[in-house]
Amino acid sequence: MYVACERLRNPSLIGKPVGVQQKGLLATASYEARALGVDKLCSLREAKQRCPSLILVNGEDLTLYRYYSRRVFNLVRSALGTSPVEKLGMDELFCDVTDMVTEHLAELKDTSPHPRGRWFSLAEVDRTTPSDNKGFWYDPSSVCPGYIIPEDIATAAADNGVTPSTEIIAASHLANHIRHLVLSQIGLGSSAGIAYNKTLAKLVGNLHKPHQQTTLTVHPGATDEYISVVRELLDPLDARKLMGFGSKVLHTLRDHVTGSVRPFTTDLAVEDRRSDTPLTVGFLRQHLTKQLFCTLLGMQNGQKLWDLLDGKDEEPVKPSPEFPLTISIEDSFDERRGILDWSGVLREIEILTNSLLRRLEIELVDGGEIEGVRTDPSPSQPPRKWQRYPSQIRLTIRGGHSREIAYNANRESRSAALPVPVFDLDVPRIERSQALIRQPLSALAKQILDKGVESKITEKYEISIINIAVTHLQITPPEKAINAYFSSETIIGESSMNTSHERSAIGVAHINGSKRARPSHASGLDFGMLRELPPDIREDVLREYGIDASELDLEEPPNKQSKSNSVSAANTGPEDIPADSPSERIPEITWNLQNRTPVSPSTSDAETSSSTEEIETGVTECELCGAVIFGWSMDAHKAYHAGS
DNA sequence: CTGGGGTCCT
DNA sequence: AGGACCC
Repeated sequence: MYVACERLRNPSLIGKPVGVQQKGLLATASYEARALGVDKLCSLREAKQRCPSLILVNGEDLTLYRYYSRRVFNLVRSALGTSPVEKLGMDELFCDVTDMVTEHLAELKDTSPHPRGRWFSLAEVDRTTPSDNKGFWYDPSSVCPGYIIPEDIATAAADNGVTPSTEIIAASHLANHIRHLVLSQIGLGSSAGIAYNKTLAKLVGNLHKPHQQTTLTVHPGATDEYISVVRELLDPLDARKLMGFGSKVLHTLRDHVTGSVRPFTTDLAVEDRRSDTPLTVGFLRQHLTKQLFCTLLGMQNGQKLWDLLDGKDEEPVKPSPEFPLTISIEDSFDERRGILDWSGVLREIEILTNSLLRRLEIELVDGGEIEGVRTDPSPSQPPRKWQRYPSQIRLTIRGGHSREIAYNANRESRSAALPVPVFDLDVPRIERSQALIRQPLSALAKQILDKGVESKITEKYEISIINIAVTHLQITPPEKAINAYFSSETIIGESSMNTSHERSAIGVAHINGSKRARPSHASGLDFGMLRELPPDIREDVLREYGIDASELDLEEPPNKQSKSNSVSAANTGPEDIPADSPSERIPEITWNLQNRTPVSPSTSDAETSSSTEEIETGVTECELCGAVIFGWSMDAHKAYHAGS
């Protein structure tokens, strides 16, 4: 999916071996790359070794993928009406289409044959009148689009005793239509699995991968036939293919099998355990018991996992909410980047916090909408309004880079209430980030680090991951009102963020305490700060004060500041303007929905283009604020961020 | 040179 | 707060 998204942004990547890189890992690879021997999730070094022609795209910023993920989610949800749609990660959806299929089949009885085939209505009302944008035609004689399990059902349905479920056949046509919809409307291909429960649907969907769909046609109502078909399908598979059989469960089972079963049997399958062969579903079902599962894996979980071995899965499709429950952002550090002193820790936390706040504005603030995807509003739109208010903030730090550390071990987290002033969009994002560091993030970091997650090396902390999350997203605003930044109150000095005055504290700190503060306008506006505002916010502010932007000299000062004047150097780039950050150009991609050709500022090759640009112009982007800065002034720019 | 995210359960 | 699972 990542590669597909990158290809929409840069069509020259189509047809080539492309890998998406996240730090030293190849997060995913195009099918062309896989054909050349590149595995997903292999190290970058290995990938380049195996496939020197591999084109790498950096995928550490997930903005583009989130954008398409949400578009697909919204499109499918809107096509399926009231049917539950559940997101799993960025690129998978579960859809419970039971109701739609049932209603469709009920209608068929009063429908006479039609030359165009059969009409499947997606409309909530008036399901019998064909209308091309509320349903689709399909050919009922094709049985099922794509692959079918059991394989011989299409040719031998009459005499092999296996009868395809009519519901499943209809669902298969529906899935095919949805896939066409996603392809034609958004430009993303997809695979699908159609079955009677989530586990089996997911499983068969993975059998035929690029752009195919696979249907398990048997109905659990036909018990004997269902059991035999499902067992034939599942038994040879690695149990890890079943949702819920993760690494811990399999390790527990393997320990038990090798420890207690091996001595008592010469079973070949058991010998296989010793040589690291996957535990198969059939082996577990035949040699272990439900009781044992419950003992080893817990009552509830053991029962559920045991049932999965027979393809039994009652888990409902849980509709994913419009807004996620948590939003987090993280960065990882290798041994070179990850040895930090206290101020280094704070610097990294500030970078992450600023990115997080930017994300919150993109994802939680109501602006214009493009196909249901929230975007930053245009300046002429009404004031931006938060759609969700996170109430907690959590800092997680993983220390150490030593090889022995288990996958997720050595992580510690602390959380605190999220101060209300963070929602004040009139305050520059960087100010709100810094306020969050002062309270409560630096205290949380101290709690974690002082406890010793780090291996202290001469006042340095060894850190491999920092994650900052906001949680408990609520629909109702926090109790305390959010006043405008440009309040007529004048409060000077430190103030707690927990009183009703505190939101002023951020603004006051800026007006009175910032090195950047310039002489104020009679209206109380600070033009130094005004220049740093995103254009849309700036427009709002000016309108609020009845000032015509043309009266103001908001042009950037000459880009030649010394370090001692780093403040102005910080203004050389449009630090808070999302559109200048390559990762946030998404809303600018325009679509020709007729022929699905993305129109975007693409060059012949994304990778060479970006690196070439950097070499030729000497321009880099500030990690913290997105400002585009000449290399020679980056030090001054960073000093600006570092300064309080 | 082993991402950057998420959900649910305990 | 941590740990399992998922992508």
